[in-house]
Amino acid sequence: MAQSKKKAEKKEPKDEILKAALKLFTQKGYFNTSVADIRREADVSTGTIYHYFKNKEAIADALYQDIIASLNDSLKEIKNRTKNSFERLRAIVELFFALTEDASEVMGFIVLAHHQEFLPSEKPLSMSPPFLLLTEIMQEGIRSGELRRMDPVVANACFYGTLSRMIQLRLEDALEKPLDWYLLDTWTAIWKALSP
Amino acid sequence: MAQSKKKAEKKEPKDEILKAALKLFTQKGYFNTSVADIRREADVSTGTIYHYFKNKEAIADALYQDIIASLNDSLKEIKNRTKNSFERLRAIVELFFALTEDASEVMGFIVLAHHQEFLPSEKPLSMSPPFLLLTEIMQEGIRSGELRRMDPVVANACFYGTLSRMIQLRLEDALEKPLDWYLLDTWTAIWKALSP
DNA sequence: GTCTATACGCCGATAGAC
DNA sequence: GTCTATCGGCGTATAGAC
Repeated sequence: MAQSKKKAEKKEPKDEILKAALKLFTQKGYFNTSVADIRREADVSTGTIYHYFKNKEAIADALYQDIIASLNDSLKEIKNRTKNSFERLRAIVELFFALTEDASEVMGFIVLAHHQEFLPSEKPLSMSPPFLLLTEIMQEGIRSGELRRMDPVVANACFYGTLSRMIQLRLEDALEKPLDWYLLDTWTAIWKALSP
Repeated sequence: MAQSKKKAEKKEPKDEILKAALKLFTQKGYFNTSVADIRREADVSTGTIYHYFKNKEAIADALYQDIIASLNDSLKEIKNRTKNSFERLRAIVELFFALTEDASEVMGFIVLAHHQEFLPSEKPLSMSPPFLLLTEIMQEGIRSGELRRMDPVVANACFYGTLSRMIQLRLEDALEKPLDWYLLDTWTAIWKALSP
């Protein structure tokens, strides 16, 4: 969409690098991945990597910002599309489960990685825009009475904790079935915890 | 208890090393901690470290095994002391919250770290004895009808996901109050999700 | 058992040709 | 913009005296 140029046929090295890095960071972790690994996986040279990125950390940072921004867009879209907490939270569970199946590397990078260990200047994930938006959604639900009166932090932990734990188990290959097989049970548990 | 010897006055270097490593691993992460850092924090020499441990990974492994074993003992004690799922699960929440406040480094190492990244031969945490015991406790509860009929994996994710998320927020210093301030709300949410 | 000194490989990053 | 060649440094681990 944004690479336009003329014929938009050529693979952008920058994207190849990001794709390779995401795959390796999620599979082996940031510190177990060398720049040489990325170089090999992306099929570019060391020089090309350092032409597009200042250093290894900058690659991880670009990935992180991209994913956070895209997640934020999706949550905003959900918020506009739906009209109450039940629909919103349910749609978020569905989104996260679908992303885990269809873009497991993206979810692994967001849900499993400890960004603060390799992006020291980054705020915790719980302070990022999409997670603040989630908090906002839940607070609205509590105010309107659609959700139980409870501490918003606990509501958040209950929702995102359950959700991310299921995702983690799936990514660790500890589930017998794909995630959508557990969707109903997961949603029921979350909703019983949060509804009045 | 176990160092006896004669007067049990001397600090064991091995314990000092483990203590220092635990602190640093939790604070900065395994990969951001060098053996020189551990050496400095424990106030011993490089030679002493390699006298007691084969390599850096072995230090992390010793910590992991110790903590897993101790956690397993605590869960077994809880299982013996209590007589139903309500009491058991509630006691586990209290245990984890108390440990987070009183031994934050231990909990940080268990809840936050990705052991598979630096202990490649280790099974996932969800396959370790204490977590299998937790699964067993929940399955018993489901069989006896004390917990809702639901997929045990989801029950587990709901319980441990919520719990560990609260702990994570506390360790990230994202909570305004200590954990026991949230105990009632947390437990209520978990129990509503799991009870019939 | 504990220490100091040091070997050495790996990896992030740069230089500079094309 | 992309490449190859290479450097400097850090960090793990060892050697060997005491």
